[in-house]
Amino acid sequence: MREFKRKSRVLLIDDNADHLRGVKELVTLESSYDVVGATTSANIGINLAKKYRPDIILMDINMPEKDGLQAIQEIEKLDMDIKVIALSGYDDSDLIFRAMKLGAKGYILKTMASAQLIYAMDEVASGKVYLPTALTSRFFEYFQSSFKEDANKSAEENLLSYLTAREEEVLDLLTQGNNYKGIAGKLFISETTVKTHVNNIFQKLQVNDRTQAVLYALNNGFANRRHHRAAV
Amino acid sequence: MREFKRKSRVLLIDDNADHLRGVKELVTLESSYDVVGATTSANIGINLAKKYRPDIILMDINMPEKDGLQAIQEIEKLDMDIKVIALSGYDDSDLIFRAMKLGAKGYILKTMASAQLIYAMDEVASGKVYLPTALTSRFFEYFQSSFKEDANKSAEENLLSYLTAREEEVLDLLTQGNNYKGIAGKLFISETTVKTHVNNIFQKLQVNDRTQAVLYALNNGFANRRHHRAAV
DNA sequence: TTTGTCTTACATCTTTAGATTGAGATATCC
DNA sequence: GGATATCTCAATCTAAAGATGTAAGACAAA
Repeated sequence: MREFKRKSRVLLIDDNADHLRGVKELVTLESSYDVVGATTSANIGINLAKKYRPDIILMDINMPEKDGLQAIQEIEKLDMDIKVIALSGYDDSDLIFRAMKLGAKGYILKTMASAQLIYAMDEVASGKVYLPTALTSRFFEYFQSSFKEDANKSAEENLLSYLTAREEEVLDLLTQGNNYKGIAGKLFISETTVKTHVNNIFQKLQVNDRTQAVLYALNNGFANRRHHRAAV
Repeated sequence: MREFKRKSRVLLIDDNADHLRGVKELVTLESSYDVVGATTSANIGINLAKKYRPDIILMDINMPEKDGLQAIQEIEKLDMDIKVIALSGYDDSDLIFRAMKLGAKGYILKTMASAQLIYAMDEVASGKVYLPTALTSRFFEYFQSSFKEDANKSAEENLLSYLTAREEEVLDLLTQGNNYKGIAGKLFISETTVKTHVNNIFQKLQVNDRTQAVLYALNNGFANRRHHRAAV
């Protein structure tokens, strides 16, 4: 089965020449991967990526010359469907979070067994995202803590909870940049009625104008309270 | 080893009585878990949680009466260190994302093997976050796509890049809810000058009023561009 | 039935916001 | 030196937003 599959083209970027050599040997031994480039420079790596269009990049993100995270971002911007796997010596949750946020498809510790690196590459090559279990936990630790403030605000202190259903609808339209006329048209009510609702919203949210109301809504999880939306 | 460990107390919430019974039997068979409660009502479940302080809650999030996600949020608000594992029939990435965002420590599909449920409980009981590999991929799919717009927008299409330094300062103050007078006072310039800047901002961002300008700024990574901030 | 909340609506008035035009002072680039 | 861009300020005008008070109909709960 695997023989019929096209080999995945891999580019290696690691400022540590020794480690770079080691990984290169390791990957070269795998029949399903071709190493199309290996460099100790992030900048050169980005250029090689443009030139050779690899399927996967193994990127050390702890480099002095150029921040590896920045390199990931630049590669993602190319929009060439290159899957970046971050290599790092640290299991720092902030680093993991930022790498994944920038679009990395995997994050592997240098101390991990080489078999795990290959496994990660297999997973990523097949279109999945791969994080070792331990790092997934780390990631969520950070991810959830960054939302905790929002979620933990009790109903009493979240002024949004005082809004009526209709007021929420109006506020929702406000957070989409509508003026009175636009809201009136969308809700099929008169403009003066909208003014009434908006004024009530101001009172309840303790703000002075629509911009502040919108900001309050966005900063206090209004999107979650209502239907869907990206909300990140 | 496992004998010496205190049993984990588990609360089950699932509006489907049959499934609830099945899970209860399954968990009861495990020597390391005690089922301290089982109910088909989310509201009753929340009260049971307050009363019995379980270590883990298995929560069905597809319930008609009360939204399971909302229930998770309420339990998290209790701040009682209860680990919630979401049970769902769907591997919808939006659902997974929202559940994890609200603080769920795991997400299991009802169709998954019972062994996997127990494994997830073991992991979560030991303080980890557990997501089956397939769902982790789903999660990151959603997670990364929600950041893609921000990161991938090239400078040319991001209208924010056309703003001058001063205009960015003004916009920054706009995104804090200031009116003309407030901005003028903070920048030590006249109100009319602020009006000029604001009007130029409107032109460049192609919007009609300050609320739309603020929304454009927030939706296009303006915070990142300036001083960082949580940004999640 | 009464009480209360919500939704709708209008009038009136004051204050901001926004559009437009013009212009002087600096700094930079070529 | 001249073109260009930025930052500053002003006057003027129109449109929109916001504050305040009043009130009627619907509906649910007490």
